[in-house]
Amino acid sequence: MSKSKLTVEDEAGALKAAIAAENRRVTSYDVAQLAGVSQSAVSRCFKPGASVSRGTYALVMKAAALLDYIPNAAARSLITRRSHMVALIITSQANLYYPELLAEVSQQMTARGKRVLLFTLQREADVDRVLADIWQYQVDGVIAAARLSPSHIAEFDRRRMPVVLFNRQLRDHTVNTVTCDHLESGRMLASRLAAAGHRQFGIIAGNDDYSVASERQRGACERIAELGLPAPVVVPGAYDYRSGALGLKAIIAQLGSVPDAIICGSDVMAIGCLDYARHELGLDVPGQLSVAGFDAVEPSNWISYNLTTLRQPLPKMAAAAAELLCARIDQHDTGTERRVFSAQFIEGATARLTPAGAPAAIGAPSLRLPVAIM
Amino acid sequence: MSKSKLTVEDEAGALKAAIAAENRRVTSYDVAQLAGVSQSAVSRCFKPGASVSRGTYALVMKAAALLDYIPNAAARSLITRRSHMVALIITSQANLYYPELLAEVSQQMTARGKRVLLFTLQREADVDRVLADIWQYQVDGVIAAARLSPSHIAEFDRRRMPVVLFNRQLRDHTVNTVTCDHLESGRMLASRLAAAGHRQFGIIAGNDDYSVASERQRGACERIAELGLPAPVVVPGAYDYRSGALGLKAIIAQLGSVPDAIICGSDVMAIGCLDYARHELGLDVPGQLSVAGFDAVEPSNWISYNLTTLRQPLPKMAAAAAELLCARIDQHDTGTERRVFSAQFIEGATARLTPAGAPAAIGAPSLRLPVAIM
DNA sequence: TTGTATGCGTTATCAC
DNA sequence: GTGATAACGCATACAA
Repeated sequence: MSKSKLTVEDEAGALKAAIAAENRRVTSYDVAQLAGVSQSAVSRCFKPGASVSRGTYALVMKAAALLDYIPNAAARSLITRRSHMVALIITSQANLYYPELLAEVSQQMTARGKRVLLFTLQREADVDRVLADIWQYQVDGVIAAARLSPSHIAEFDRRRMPVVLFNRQLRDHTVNTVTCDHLESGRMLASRLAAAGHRQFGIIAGNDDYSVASERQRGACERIAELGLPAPVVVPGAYDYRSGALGLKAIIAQLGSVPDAIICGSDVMAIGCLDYARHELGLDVPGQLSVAGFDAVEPSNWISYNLTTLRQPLPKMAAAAAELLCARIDQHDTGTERRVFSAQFIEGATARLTPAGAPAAIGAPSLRLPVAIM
Repeated sequence: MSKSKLTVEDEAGALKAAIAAENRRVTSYDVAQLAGVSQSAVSRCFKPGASVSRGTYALVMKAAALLDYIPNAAARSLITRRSHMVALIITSQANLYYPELLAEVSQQMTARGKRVLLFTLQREADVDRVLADIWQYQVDGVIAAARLSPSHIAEFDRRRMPVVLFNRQLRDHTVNTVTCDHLESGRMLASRLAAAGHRQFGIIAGNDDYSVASERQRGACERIAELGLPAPVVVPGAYDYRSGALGLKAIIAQLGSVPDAIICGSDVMAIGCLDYARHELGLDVPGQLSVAGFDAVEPSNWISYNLTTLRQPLPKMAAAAAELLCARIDQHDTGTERRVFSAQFIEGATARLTPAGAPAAIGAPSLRLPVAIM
């Protein structure tokens, strides 16, 4: 080691100390100085596909490593007008019942080089407050799993902010949407149950906050009417466990008897309904009552429940949302598109069913499992 | 309406058109021009507590509204060196099992004027990849619900990045942490079960990814040893439903008989264990076997389970994490602190228990519920 | 390939 | 209270 010649490591140490003394961050200028090149050369080294010689690249990267230099995304976004951040608006409730959605979206965005800025809503009405924040933060786009009003959509348009609605519809507006066909799901479930001989339905719907459950209810009611079956008893719910129990109680009170089948707007309500039927009312499910839900949440698959339900292809839907959004952001694709997925029927064991495709058995005596094997 | 005099609205329209034509954003200069003041005046109007006269304030705000002006957070953070963003690192699995955590943290941070930039990990090892992103994005601080190595912590220190560990410990390092006393929880559970006469324990632990479950296991084992009871059979698990069933099977195989009680590292495993015990093995729980978990997740409270478990005060813990982090960010509080919360015992109905505080009944015949009422 | 000069949109400093 | 001017840290057009 010669004393007269400073190594680059020594220089780096001195520079770092100076920077720390000035209480500022390491910038591309510092790296440039240490590497003996210009600031723009440093900038180019951190831009994939820029034209830099191997020599300078090596020099710059060594200097950057010695200084712990990381480019500042805020400064970069100021000039490139891309923050590589995407806002995700989701209700606390939705995250509670579909926690996998968040992870899926996050993974999908990460895979596309974007980060997720999270906005959770206690109530759907809080959306106004978060929008102001979103504009400030210069996100490149928004995935909204919350109800947006037409005026919100207009504001997105006005600010040229790409947006994808997730499981929310907005009639008469051209917005990118990713949904599951909830109307079809409701119809499918009603069809399968009717085919197995169920005649009198009860429906535990949702409240107005969440259009998904009302779509499902509408589909089921439509199909039931088409089949000429008695009008179902419909009661509202709040998507939670308790609503399932209260809903069943209300339906029985209103009907004066136990219906053949209960269709619940969500699995958690179905599970609440199921537990109440079995453990409080002592009903044999599916012997005396069929119960079905939607979503195939994790507990629906547990041995105690083994719920008859329909699964939304959430991973596919999250991927589609990410894809649509990134197409608008990166390729400036201005066309709007609606991607509609179909739910998958999960037979489970809480509803009496005839095999799919079997001749309809409306009015025929339904299959009863022998009590012995229950 | 006079033709000769342009209203401010007309001017605003023309200005907006010009801006759109140049394909640039509305800036504080545009607002200044429209309001007839300087750009600095506009800036001050958007800074709470700055000295601006009522007149200019009104002028500026009107112009800003007409132009849909919103300050650019990226530019602001460049000079203030505050992004008002906080990174939250969480494993997909943790979000799956404790979805409320995310909403709590998000709400707490929002209440403190900060946004959450989300980083989900498929595996704990992915933490290296996200850290590089975090440095780029100039977040003000980090809440990490993932395992950080000592070298990670060193890097946080080096970059002077405030960090709070959530439910993770790091021995011999001075970091802000918020945890639940999992060791104590494990001890408490073992004590209560032992007091009710359970002698032979099985433990379904976790894998090394998640220190929480091993702490719980250690606490339980410690206490069991202290009480002079037979050594428990410990098998690993992966925190999921299936692990509960497989764990019970393995424990019975290893022991050659059914133990008195199973302690599971998480509720989901406890539920898996419970379902397997009741529905596959036909065991009477808690008559023949007691099962207990940790966390008091939502399904643990459902009628079908009514699990004996311990609840972490997640809302309090999230608030504490937010508070600690914001203290370091906003008040430059450099002291490190460990906030340790106690879990709350939930009696449930899957374990035979004597009332808390009753004399220990080790070795005494345990209470058995008559089979008739099961 | 490399360096120079400029601008992104804001806040901060300082005269006035 | 108000306005000029200088940063903040980077990317990019352009000249070399």
